[in-house]
Amino acid sequence: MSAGAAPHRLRPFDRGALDGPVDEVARGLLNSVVAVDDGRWGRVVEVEAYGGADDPASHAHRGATARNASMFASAGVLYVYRSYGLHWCANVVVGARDSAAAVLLRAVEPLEGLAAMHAVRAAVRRPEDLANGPGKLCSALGITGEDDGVDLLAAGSRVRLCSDGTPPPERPRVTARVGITRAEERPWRFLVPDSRWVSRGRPAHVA
DNA sequence: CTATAGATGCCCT
DNA sequence: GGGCATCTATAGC
Repeated sequence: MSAGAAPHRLRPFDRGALDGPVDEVARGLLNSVVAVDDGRWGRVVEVEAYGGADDPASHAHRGATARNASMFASAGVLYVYRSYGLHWCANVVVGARDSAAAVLLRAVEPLEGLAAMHAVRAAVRRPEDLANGPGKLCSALGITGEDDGVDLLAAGSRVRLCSDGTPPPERPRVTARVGITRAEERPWRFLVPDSRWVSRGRPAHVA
């Protein structure tokens, strides 16, 4: 397939569906499609909601910094940050400008460009392990800090948020968020039920 | 299969 | 200096 043009089966994600309470928007992002301009796409099967100042687990909880600046942009912007000094993680900014809410993309089911994904993740054998975690997702799709701040709904963007017509699941699986130590009680992780492309979730050492 | 250590950059106290 | 919205290799069962 040719690089550059959006595949005609995909249409831009509805910008209006990015407005509203961040947990509800997050549910609606399940089964959407993330498409990179070089032919790599994947279906979103796992997300987490992060609020703004009101969410102690959010990067925006203590206000704007150089790292989280794009969280304060308008809905549809991509927020990419470096995690643990090593990995990139990608979020869709949602809600009103300056509300600083975002939805972390935690796992995708690879749909196109599998060869390129395997090439960049050479140690991976099973395709299920290509993008079943937020850092792996960015690695597989080639999303980096260079993509921070782009408009995911603009036709010319290198990374785009699309729909192929698949609706979100009516009853997503809901759990607590992974890898946080504050506001752990919020049930803000959402998964496509029975998908085998999701992350392994919370580490086993919960104590 | 589970458990653990270590890599590493940026923001906070 | 400590704490992370993580992942991988390695060791053990």
